[in-house]
Amino acid sequence: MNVQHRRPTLESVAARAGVSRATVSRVVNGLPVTTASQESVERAIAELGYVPNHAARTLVTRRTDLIALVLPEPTTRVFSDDPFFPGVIHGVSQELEAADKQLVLMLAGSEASHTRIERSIAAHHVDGVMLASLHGADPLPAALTRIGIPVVCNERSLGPTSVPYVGVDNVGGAAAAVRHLLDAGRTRIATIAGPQDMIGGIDRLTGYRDALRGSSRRSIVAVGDFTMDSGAAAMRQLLEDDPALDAVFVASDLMADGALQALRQAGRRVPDDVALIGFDDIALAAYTDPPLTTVRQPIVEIGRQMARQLLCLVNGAEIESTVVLPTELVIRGSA
Amino acid sequence: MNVQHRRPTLESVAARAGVSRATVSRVVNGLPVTTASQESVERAIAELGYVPNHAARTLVTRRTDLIALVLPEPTTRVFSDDPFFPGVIHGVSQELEAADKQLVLMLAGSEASHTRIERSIAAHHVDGVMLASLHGADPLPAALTRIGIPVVCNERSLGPTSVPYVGVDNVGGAAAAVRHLLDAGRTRIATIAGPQDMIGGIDRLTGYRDALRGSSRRSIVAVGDFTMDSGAAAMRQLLEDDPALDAVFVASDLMADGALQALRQAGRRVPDDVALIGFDDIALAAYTDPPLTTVRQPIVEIGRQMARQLLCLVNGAEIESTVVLPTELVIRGSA
DNA sequence: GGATCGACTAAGAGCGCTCTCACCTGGGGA
DNA sequence: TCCCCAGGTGAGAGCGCTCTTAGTCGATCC
Repeated sequence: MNVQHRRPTLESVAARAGVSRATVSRVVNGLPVTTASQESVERAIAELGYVPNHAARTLVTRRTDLIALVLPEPTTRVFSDDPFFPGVIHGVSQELEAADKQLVLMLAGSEASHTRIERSIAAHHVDGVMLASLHGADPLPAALTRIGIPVVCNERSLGPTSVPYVGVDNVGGAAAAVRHLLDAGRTRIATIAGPQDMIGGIDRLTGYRDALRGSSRRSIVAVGDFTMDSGAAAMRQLLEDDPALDAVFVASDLMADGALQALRQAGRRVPDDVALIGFDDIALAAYTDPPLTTVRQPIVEIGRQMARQLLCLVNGAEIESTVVLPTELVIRGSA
Repeated sequence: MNVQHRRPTLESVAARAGVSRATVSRVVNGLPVTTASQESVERAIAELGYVPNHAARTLVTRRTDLIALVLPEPTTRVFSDDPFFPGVIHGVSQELEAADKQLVLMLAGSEASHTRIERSIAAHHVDGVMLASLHGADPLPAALTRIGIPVVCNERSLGPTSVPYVGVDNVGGAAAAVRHLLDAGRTRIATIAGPQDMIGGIDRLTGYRDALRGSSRRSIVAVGDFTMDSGAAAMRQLLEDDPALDAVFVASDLMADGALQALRQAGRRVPDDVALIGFDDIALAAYTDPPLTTVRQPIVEIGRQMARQLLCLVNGAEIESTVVLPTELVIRGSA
């Protein structure tokens, strides 16, 4: 297919430089050689435009310098509006670039792609795997660990196997948000929770309940799936359940934006009638009307940390298998 | 590093099945063998859990089954809010999955990463490359073509080298939007153009001018960079330049959303005082207040088409080197 | 019944690299 | 002067696969 089918090889560089293959290999890999060899090899490399063949190197070293990021969500959802995944990709990409690794993106929506991913990884195709946003007790981390490949997740696994992970303080963040509402004198504080088969959904609800437990307030809960539409629907449900509510903690900014619209349609003013706090601090949060008070989680940093942890594992280093990043309440106009 | 350092090879499968390596290879690659061989090989493969080594295969076939998607934007912008890139990735990923190829994502912000990408591609690391969202006369497509690797861009190149591309009807879409404003009786129609070193920015401005040329209206132009903030700033500028304007065509939805906010702050009602039309039809467009009338471009389809074209090239097939996808005016509340 | 044909299979030569190990050569100590 | 010790080098053996070239065997044809 390629026009230039035959690229120069180590052999041809060696011939041109008048040294052996091994010496060229040493130069390429930065091992010590005499200055004379060094120079003639470098000249030959430049003249021939030599670039090492990656497959040949991989075959013997068993390193591919490829790192996979697996997003096991239905792809439509991964890439609709939610800037979570782009953010993670961004962070991951920064770290991998620094380590001179390539990023292989695997979107695993269907069963078939699950199988495909397992096969591809078993074929020694990548050196390590990051798994983001697992649902329920996904069998993938266990399967990959069994194959013997380094794995790092975002958030702890819901399954029986424990896998190193990078998480955020969901419970603490949610609790801080609810305390903020309590401190402001709100009395009927509802929540729109995230999906209960994901750590983010579960833990933020836990944080909400924890914070409420100390007070005399009862909990009012609706559940969404992190999308804007589900947030609007959940908000309408809450208004029906308890028309007198005066605050809502929403487990994601996208859902909070949906809730904001539902509140507006219902004629409630934010924050006067109902205070609203989101979670994530996506870019959109600063541009809603009113701007959204929210719990910031360091999305890009999650990606960076995952990559960093994984690179350690790939290099055979030990890591503390749990990293939990802090969350922070960002106060804007909505509460 | 790996726990299971030695995975079964073709050799061991052959030994177990009592046939030669070549026969196993045939079974693995779906070539005809006798039923007896077929069965014993398949049993051996299952028992050993054999998976072909990718590097070894690549070394001889010179195919990696890896396709790169290069996004040569500063990464911060690529992955801030703009759902264009996630959409393209989504489309690309669908097609590649169907063709059993893996996607390598390369974010090329800096000069250094440009070099890194060229090297990696020269090392026969990937079978083909998709380039999205090039700025100005980027040297990358020419460089890759010189290496002899199949390349497909989104939108035509601004440089001297012509590369196969998948574009959209920017001119037609923009013109349709402006005609819609003219038909509604708007008289002072401004535009917020995109960056003038990108096809999307250039062609949408051309479409605006084309549509206006027929009428007696003069053009009123501000330029943004496709971000929300730049849209707001450009809108303020326009209001200063011509306080009497009654319509704006904005070259991206994100900028249009920014413009919407600037108009609100300036006390103009949309669409009563000022009609507004965006471009892209991102998910957000349906949720602004009022919902945004916009020109839809099929973002996911761009990704799919790029992938499909590239796969043809990789397989040595000829393609028509230009695909232009239609755009469509979506009328909502803002105009 | 022997030659011919077709359909499979076995063996072997690489693909381009790394890595081990033996070898060389020059410098310093005895 | 001789020997020993390094650091540096070269030859060769793979890594696991594909693909070409022979070769085998059973079935068909005259």
